[in-house]
Amino acid sequence: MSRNPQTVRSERTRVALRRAALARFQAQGVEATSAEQIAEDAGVTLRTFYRHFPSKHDLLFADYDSGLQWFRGALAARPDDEPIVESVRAAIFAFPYDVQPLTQMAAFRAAELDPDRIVAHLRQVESDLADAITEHLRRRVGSSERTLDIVVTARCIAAAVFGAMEVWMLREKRSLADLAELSHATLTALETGLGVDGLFRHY
Amino acid sequence: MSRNPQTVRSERTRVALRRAALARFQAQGVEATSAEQIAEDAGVTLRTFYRHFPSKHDLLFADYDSGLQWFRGALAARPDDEPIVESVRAAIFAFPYDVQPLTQMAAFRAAELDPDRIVAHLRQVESDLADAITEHLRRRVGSSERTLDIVVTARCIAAAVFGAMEVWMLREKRSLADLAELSHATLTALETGLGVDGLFRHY
DNA sequence: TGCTGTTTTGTCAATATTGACGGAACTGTG
DNA sequence: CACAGTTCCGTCAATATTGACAAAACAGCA
Repeated sequence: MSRNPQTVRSERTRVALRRAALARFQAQGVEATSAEQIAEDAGVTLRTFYRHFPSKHDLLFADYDSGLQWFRGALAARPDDEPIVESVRAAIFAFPYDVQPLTQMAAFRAAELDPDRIVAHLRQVESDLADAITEHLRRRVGSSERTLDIVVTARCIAAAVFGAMEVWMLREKRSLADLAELSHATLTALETGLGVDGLFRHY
Repeated sequence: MSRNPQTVRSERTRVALRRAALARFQAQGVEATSAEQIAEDAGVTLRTFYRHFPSKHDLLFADYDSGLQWFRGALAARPDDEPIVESVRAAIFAFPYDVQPLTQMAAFRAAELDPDRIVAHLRQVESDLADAITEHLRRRVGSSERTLDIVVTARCIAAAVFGAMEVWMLREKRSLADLAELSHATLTALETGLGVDGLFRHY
């Protein structure tokens, strides 16, 4: 009885599927590629395809998830006594935007994708980010449960980061440096305190 | 040329579909009901069904959307010089939980539904809420665009409300009054100022 | 009423997804 | 190697969704 058996084979087909899919996507576009083609290219059945990925489009977003993994690690590496906002900021600035396939795959095929799908996925990533922060805080304070203040704090931080992303997405010229800058600004607004001389002063 | 023609017929089938669906769902459960059955009961084709609702499950969540409509109206009715957090709080407390089919339909069939589906929808509602608040603020300040501080402010408020909901959902005993109380608390935390003597003091 | 442009449906045919069941491959052991 | 337990995969058969195209219903107008 081993806790993680046969993950070898499974992982192999997962990789095969991903590779096959990206090749097709690149060559003939996402919508023009059928799930069946991907499965065949990878040498498995259609059903097996769906055993590894919840949907055809999830293959596109798989890269985002690896980014999230990276983020969790980055957070964990920060000192425990550092203010949480500072930890998040540091992680965001250290993010390997150019290495992570995140930017590439997602961006260059984005135009072809249904905007709703993209937005929905961004929501999911934001949610996962909030979750990662929540867990990080929970671990740091040694609490066994997700308390109200931890949850809300984490969500606000995620909201700040993705609020920056929303504004960034609406711009014509978008550089990754700008995105980091915007995040920096919104996180600072949080630190400064929304109610005192921060954002809420205006509303 | 009228801006909203023939919406009469369309609305009629939409209602028929909704009615048929809810009846089936109630009687035999959501998963055991096929989209085709609903369409037939409503006297239309399967294709027409999907012209009115993006998916079978959206029929369950349609009620949530009407709740959002209500919220928008409630926000608009608040005085323009009232602090935004206060406006939101007031709207939340005034929400007709018992009247809106929100609570009923969603809650009692929730157990049968895929949790992921529910979570995804809650994310969507949170996003829509943030959007509603953003638009409200934008109108109030007369800005033509969604500025960084408006967007982030709105998102944080939504985050506070849904953070409260997350914690509420994890409890065994859940009363609507408790939910309102939790929201009240998290909104106050925002007002107090995260960075000064609010949540961030602890992290 | 008859004409015309628009909106809503029906029809047909691909795909996309998912549940159920049985066989194959893999791991740890004796 | 044979055996037992587990995990992964193939097969089959429903559904769920979506795109393309044409007919039907409806609104405004001569």
